[in-house]
Amino acid sequence: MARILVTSALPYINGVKHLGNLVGSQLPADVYARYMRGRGHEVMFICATDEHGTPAELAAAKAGEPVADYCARMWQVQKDLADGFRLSFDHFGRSSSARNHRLTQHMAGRLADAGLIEEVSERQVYSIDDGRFLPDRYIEGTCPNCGYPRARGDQCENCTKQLDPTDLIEPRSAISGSTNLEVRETKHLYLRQSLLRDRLREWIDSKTDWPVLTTSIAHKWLDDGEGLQDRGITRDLDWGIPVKRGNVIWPGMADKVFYVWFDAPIEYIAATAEWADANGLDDEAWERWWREDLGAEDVRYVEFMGKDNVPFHTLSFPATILGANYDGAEPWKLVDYIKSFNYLNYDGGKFSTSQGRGIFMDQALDIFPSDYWRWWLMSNVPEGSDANFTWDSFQGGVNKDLADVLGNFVSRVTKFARSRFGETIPAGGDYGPEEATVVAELARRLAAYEAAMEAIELRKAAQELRGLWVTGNEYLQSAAPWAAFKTDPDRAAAITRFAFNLIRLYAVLSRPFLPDTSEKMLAALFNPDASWPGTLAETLGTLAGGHPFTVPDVLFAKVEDARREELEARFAGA
RNA sequence: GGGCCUGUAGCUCAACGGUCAGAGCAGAGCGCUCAUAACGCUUUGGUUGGGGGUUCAAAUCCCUCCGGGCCUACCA
Repeated sequence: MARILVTSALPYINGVKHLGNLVGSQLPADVYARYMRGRGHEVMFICATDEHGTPAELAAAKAGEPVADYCARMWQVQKDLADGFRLSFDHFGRSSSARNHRLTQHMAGRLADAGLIEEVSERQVYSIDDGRFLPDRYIEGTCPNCGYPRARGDQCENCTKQLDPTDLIEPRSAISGSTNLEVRETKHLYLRQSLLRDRLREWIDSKTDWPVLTTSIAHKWLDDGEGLQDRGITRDLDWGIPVKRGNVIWPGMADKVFYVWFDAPIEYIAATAEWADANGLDDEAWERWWREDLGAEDVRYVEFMGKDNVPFHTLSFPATILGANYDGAEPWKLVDYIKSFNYLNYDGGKFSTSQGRGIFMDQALDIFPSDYWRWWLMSNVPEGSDANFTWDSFQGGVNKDLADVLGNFVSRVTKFARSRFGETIPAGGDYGPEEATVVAELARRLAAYEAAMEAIELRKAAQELRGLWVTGNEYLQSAAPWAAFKTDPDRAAAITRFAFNLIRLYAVLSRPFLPDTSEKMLAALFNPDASWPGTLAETLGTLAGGHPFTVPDVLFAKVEDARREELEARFAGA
C-alpha cells in the first residue's frame, strides 16, 4: 500500500468559483484521490480557501462586512459547493487558520535564519482617501503610450504595453476613483529565491515525467531575462498573517502581513495540521505526511493546479521548502508530481465573473446532478490545450455516454432480469467461452484504464472507462439472453448473472468519476463488496444466484433539445 | 517584442521515427427487440495548415511561411 498526498490549488475566497476553476484543480484532484483510495492506498487529500490579499478585502468591503466575517461566510459557501460536487477532501481548511499563522511565521523565520530573506525599501503608491497602498493593477489612468483612458498600473489592456504606475497620466484609485495619491516609501521582505536558482533547476530537470506545460513554465521563469527574480513576500495590508520571525517581532515590520502567495502554499501543510486537530490527533499524525524525518519518506506528493499557478508551485514554494531546511533540521516534503491544466473556455470565450459569462458552481448544481458535470468536465478536461464548453457538447456527452451507454445498460439488465426471473439474480447455467472472451476484453481495457489513471491522463482514463461500459452492451447483444431464455433458460440465467456482475464492476470502476451513480448502482444490488477487482474472472463471480436486486430509477435523464436551447439562452451572458 | 504550446475526418480528440493515420459524436445502411426510440454490426469521410529538407521510412525530426492559444513576475 502506497501513501499518496494530494493537494488541489486553493480556490480564492472572493466568491463562488466557475467551472473553469473547478476543472483545473479540485475536480481532477478528487478523481485521482478517489481512484487511489479505491486501489486501497492511503490517501491524504487536502484543499482550503485562500483568504488573504487585496481582492478579499475589497470583496468584503463591497459586501459591507468585516473581512473576517466575510471570509468565514464564503468559506462555508465554498465548502457546501465542494460537498455538492462530492469533492472528497480529507480536510478543507482555511489559509487564515491559526495553524497557518504559526507555520507561515515559522517558515519565514527559518528562511531568515538561512540568509534567504532580504529587506528591500521600495516606493509604492498610497491612496490617501482609500487609506491603503494600492497594488499596481488597482491604479488606473491614461496610458502614456496609446492614450487609452482606463489603463492599469501594471499594463495597458488596450496596447498591451507594460507599465509602471508612475507612468500613468492622471492616475487614480481603481477602488474609489480618488486621485488623491502619493508615492510612499515602504520596506518589505524579499525571498531571495535567486540564490536557489541552480538547486531549483537541478530539481526540475530531474522531473522528466512532468507535463510539458509544467516544466516549460518553470524553465521560462528560471531563464527569462536575468533569471529567477527575488520576490516580495510581505504587503501593507490589514488582513493577513502578521509578519513575525518565528514567534518573535520582526523589527520594522509591524502592521505588515505576509503576501498571500507566500502563505497560501504553506496552507497545504497547515491544513493537514488542521485535519489532525479536527480529528483529535496529535502532531505526529500530520507530520508523517510532510516531514521526511518523521515518516513522510515514502509519501508520493501530487499537486493539481491551473497553469497560472505553476510558477508559484515549481519555484517559490519549493524555494520555501528547500530554504527552510538549510541546516538539514527540517526536511519538509517537496512535491513529486505537478499536474497542471490549461483553461476551460465557455462557448469560445473566457469564463468571466465580472461579465457574468459562463457557469458557476452553484448554478451548475441547480441545473443538473453533480455526476453529469463531473463526467463532462473530466472527459473534456483541458490537458493538452485549452478546452471549450458548449451546451451541445455537454448534451452529447451526458446523453450518449451516461444515459445511453452506462445508464441504459443498467436499465436493460435489471428490467430483463426482473421480468424473466424476478427480483433475485438467477442461479443456473455456467459461464462459457463467450464470457471468457468478454473477460479477456475487459482485462485489456481495465489495464488501459488503470494505466491512464496512474499516469493522471484523465481524458484517456474517461475514454477507457466508457470503453468498459461499451463492452457490456456488446456482450448483451451477442449473448442475447432474451433469445436464449426461450430455448435454454439456464443459459439465459448465466448470461444475466454475468451482466449483474458487470454492473457491480462498473460501479466500482466508475466511482472516481461518478460517485453518486456508483452508489446508486451498488444500492440496487444491496451493497455488495465494492473493492477494486483483483482478477476479473474472480471478481465477475462476486454476485451469485439468489442475490437480491432492485431496478433502480433511471440513472441519467437525457438532456432534451428544448432544455439545451433554454440553457444556451439563459447563459448567453450580458 | 520574447518564450512556450498548438494546427490530424463536418465536430472533439488519439497516434510520442516503423504494418492500409485511429476513436467518440454527426451522416448512411443493416440487425436486435432486453432497454431511457436505447443497443449491436457495417460503412462514407483525411495530400495530417502551406512549402522545403533529413531518413530505407515523417503526422512524428529540422528550416520557413500562415493561422489559433497561453505566459511574460505587485490580482490571485
